[in-house]
Amino acid sequence: MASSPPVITRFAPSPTGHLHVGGARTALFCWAFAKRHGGHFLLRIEDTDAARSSDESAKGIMEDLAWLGIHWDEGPELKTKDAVVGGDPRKVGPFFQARRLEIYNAHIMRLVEQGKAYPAFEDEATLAAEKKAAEQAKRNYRYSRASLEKVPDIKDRIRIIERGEPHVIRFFSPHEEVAFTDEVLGDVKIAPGEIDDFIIRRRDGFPMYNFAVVVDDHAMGITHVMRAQEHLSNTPRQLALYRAFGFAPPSFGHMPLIFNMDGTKMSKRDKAKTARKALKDALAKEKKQAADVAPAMKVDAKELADFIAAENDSLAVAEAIARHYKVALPEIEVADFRDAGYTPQAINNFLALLGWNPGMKLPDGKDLEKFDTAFLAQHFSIDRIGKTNSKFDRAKLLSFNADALGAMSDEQFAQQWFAWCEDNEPALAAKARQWDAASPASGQRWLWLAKAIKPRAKTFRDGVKACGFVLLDSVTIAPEVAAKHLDADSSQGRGLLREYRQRLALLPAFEPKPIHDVIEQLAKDKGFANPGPIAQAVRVAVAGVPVTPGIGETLAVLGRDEAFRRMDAASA
RNA sequence: GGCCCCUUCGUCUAGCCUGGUCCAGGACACAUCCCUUUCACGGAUGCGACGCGGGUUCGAAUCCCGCAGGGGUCACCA
Repeated sequence: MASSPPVITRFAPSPTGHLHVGGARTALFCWAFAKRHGGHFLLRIEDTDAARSSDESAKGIMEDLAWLGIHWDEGPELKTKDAVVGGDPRKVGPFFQARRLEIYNAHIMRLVEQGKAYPAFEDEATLAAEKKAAEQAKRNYRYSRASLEKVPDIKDRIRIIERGEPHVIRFFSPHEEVAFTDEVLGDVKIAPGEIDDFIIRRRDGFPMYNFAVVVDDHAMGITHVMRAQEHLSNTPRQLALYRAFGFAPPSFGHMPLIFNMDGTKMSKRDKAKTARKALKDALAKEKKQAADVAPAMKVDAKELADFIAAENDSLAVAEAIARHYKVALPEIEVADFRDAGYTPQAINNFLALLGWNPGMKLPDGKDLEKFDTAFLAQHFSIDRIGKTNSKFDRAKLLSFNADALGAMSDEQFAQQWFAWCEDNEPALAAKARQWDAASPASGQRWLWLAKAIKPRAKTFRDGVKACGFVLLDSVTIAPEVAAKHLDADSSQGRGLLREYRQRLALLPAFEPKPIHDVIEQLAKDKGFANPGPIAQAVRVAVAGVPVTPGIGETLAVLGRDEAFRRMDAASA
């Protein structure tokens, strides 16, 4: 181990949006591999497409990674609550590609001087026409090298570049066979001539992906490149570049892709699709036009009409529709899952299992599939990455999340749930504050509530749904519900409710256990087999619905005054 | 279409390299039952897969070949 070179892995997202779950998995594996080998995990921002990149996205991605606990040893710095992530201990930065232009240009000139790259002058329209012609003739398109022949002399080429005549730089592909052993897929071979003279620097002076990656991976000493399989076909091009530079290439590993359950690509557009369908259905049902509902949604009518016509996939519009019609948009990005009340632990665990498996058994013979990032840092291995694409099964993630919540202590859950509520359910957080201004997340009543909710919640948001009775200003009881649980003629319903309330009034401490004991005792005194009839009447009285956590917790959380107020109102 | 990659329950997968212990194991989902004051939690049971066809072998999910199917990629995006 000591003799082998240090492992440096990297995650190199392009900052064009939030961190996608697929990206998160890539980052997690790169991180785990580096940790497993005592190396460094580096973060590089690939923002060479100025039109699509944004600093906000870069920041968002960094925050998402940090939230997941995937901390980079090298890369842009990000201040989190408890630490600063990133840094440049080996002085290989900057880590934003847009700030590395001089480096790329120097490398470009090096290739040009050696005749391994050359300027080309065709405009995009010309190229597009050539491509179209090739397609129609059922030929594979290859760049003609017309510009290469036009300026055969290297010195002339350099002169042209230095003069700043409009041009792109193309790589002079040697048309050799490229073969490599992919750490995941095994041997991959590409025939000579498959790689044509691809563009390595654009007209605007920015490098193209394949070129910048090679220059940076080499400059930053990356030893292992792990990325999604969609990059597999880029690898031969990059290898050709390594060869042209005389750089030793890193080893490559390409991971299988993640799809939706229906086999489609997981993309942000899924949100627009879902929203569009919901809107169309609603409009059809209400017999309305887009223009009728646009004002209520605070959306421009024209934009909304376009959205319906699928002429745009505006996220803002999709979110407005979701708010208006209370439909849930599918979670695609890490931030979506965070907001929906998932924990980083569950996400990491689930994502790791999508394509990787520790291959270990529990003592009872079952597969080991619950683990944390510390486990990954210790046991992750590239050779246990699968080769097959997988589908993102939300139901299983949900189950993992439920387990992650369940594995927390009541106090932990109370604390984290409160923190989540502060960002996502202010009304409930406010309630906790009202109960205990000094320590809302660990106040007695919040703790009671949290304990009651924990087994009933698969996500933090679920938990909020399960305690609707807490936020109620006044209880409304649907007639059918009242008929079933309160008006029951069999000397039950309201009569039992009143009796129970009377006994409760005698209680010195209004807490879950004694409240529970009283209902048990009353049931016994009544000769009931179980407290069901009483409990249901109480539930309906205080919550309006026959479903709540245990009666003891429910009433205790409400507090004596509020509980009695509601019971009295219902039994009148 | 060219090139490249992949193929075990509905889904994630173990097993495959080092053929027999696999009439294929686990998890999620689903179903039934138990527990139970409702809803959950929990427990038990069940349902359910080696893509197809050849070959090698005493024996193949495991090795070889072919086919079929799926995916990725073919940008002055990354």
